[in-house]
Amino acid sequence: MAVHTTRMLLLGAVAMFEPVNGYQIRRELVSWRVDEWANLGPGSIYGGLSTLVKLGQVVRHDVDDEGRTVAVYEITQSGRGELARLLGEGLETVTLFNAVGFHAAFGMLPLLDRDVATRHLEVRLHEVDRALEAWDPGSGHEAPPHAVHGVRLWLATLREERVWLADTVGRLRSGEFDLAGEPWRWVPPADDPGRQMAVDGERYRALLGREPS
Amino acid sequence: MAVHTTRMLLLGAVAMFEPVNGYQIRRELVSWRVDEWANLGPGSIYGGLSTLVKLGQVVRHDVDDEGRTVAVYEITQSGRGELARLLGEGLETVTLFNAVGFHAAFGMLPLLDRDVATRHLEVRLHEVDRALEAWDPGSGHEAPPHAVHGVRLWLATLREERVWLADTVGRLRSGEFDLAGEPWRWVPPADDPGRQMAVDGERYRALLGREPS
DNA sequence: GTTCGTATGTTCAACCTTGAACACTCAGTC
DNA sequence: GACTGAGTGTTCAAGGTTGAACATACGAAC
Repeated sequence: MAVHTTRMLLLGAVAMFEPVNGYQIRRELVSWRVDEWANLGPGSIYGGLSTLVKLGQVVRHDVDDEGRTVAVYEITQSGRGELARLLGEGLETVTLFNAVGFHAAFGMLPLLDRDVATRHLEVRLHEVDRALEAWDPGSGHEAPPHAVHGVRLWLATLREERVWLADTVGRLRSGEFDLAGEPWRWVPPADDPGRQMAVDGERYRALLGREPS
Repeated sequence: MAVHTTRMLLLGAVAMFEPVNGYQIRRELVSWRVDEWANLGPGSIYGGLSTLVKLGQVVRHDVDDEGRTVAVYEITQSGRGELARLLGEGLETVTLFNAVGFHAAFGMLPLLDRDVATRHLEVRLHEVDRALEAWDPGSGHEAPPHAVHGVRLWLATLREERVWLADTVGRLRSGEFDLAGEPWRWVPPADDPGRQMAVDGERYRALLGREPS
C-alpha cells in the first residue's frame, strides 16, 4: 500500500502506551475494532514490531516480570519522526476506493498538535478537490457504460468526504476534540481497557528503572 | 483481504480474453487503471496465475509463437465456478472503509447474467442497511469524540452508496448496461486496447488448434 | 549502423500477511 | 482435584505482494 497502515498503527500504539508489549497492543487495537478493517492479526503485530526494531524506530527490552520474560517496546526519536510522517501521509493521501489509511490516521489524531492536524486536513481537502476534477464525468476516458456508472459512486463518495472534511476543519479550528498537549476533556468509561494499559505501563516503567510518571 | 481481489481480477481477465498470456492481462488491467487501486504489479499477475494453475482454475499451455515460447492461459470449469463465487462475494460484501473488492467486481459485471447481477446488488443493498444500523450514532460504543466523529464520515459514505445502489438496481431492471449473453451495444473507440487482445486471441486459438471463433 | 527508447513477456529475492497453534496462568465448577 | 474456558503472550510455516530487473525485438533518429 502507498500508505503503510500496519506500521503506522503499531508506531502510534507504542507512542501512546509505551512501555508496552505486543499483547497489550493487540488488546487495544481489537478494542478499537481496528482488526475488523486493517491487517492486524497477531503475526502482523509481532512481525511488524520486529521490523520496527530493525529500522531503529522502536527499542525492545526483555524485562523479567515476576519470573517470566516479556518483550516491552518503546518508541525512539527516529520512530517519532517516522510516525509524524506516516500520520501526515495517511491524512493527506486520497486513495481510490480505499479509506483505510485515512481512518487509521484519523483515529490517532490526538497524537498531533492542533495546528499540524488542521493543516494536514486542509491539504486533504485540496487533494479531494483535485480527485473530483480528475474523475469528472466525460473527462476523456472511453469506457463501457457500467464502468462509467461505477465512477459515479466514487464521485458521490468524494463529495460527501469534501463536506465532512470542511466541517471537520471548522471543528478543529473552533477547539473541538482533545489533541496533543491539551487537557483531556473526554473521560473514558469505567470498564475502558485503557485502564489496564495504565496499570501495566506503571509496572513496566518500574521494571525498566524509569520514574513512574 | 476478505475478498480476494487479485484472484478475482485474474480469473475475470482470463475468462474475458482467453486464450491469453500474462502480459496481455497486465496491459488490459493497466488500461482499466486497475493497477492504481488494486495490488497488481507484474509479480502479482504471474504469481497469481501460477497459484490459479495449482488450484486447477486455469490451465497453462506453453505455445510456440514464431520461435518463442509463450505461456497462455485458459479458464477451467472449476475456475468459472470460483469466479462466479468471487464476483458474488465482491458485490455483496460491505467492507469497512474499503470498496476495492466491490469496484473490482462491479467492473466485471458484464460477466454475469442480468438477473444474477441484480440479485447480488439487492443483497448488497440489504447489507448496507445492516451496516447503517450497526454503526448508528449512540449505539453503545464508548469512544473518544474524534473517533465518533470519524464514524460520521463512514456513515455518510454508506448513505451515498445506498442511494447509488437503489438507482443501479433500477437501471439493471430496466435493461441498462450490456450483460452476459446480451448483444453488445457499447462500441469501443478505434484505439481501444481490446482490439489487440482480439488479434492475439485469434493467433493463440489457432496455435492451440481451436476453431477460431 | 549504432544508439535510444518503447513494447513484449517474465522472473525472483526480499518482504509482509495470515491465522492456526503453542505455552502458560488463573478462576470457576462438577 | 480434574476439567473447562478464558485471558496473556508469542511463534512460525505457508502463502501473497512488491517492484526492480532480466531478456528480446523493433522502429526511429543521429
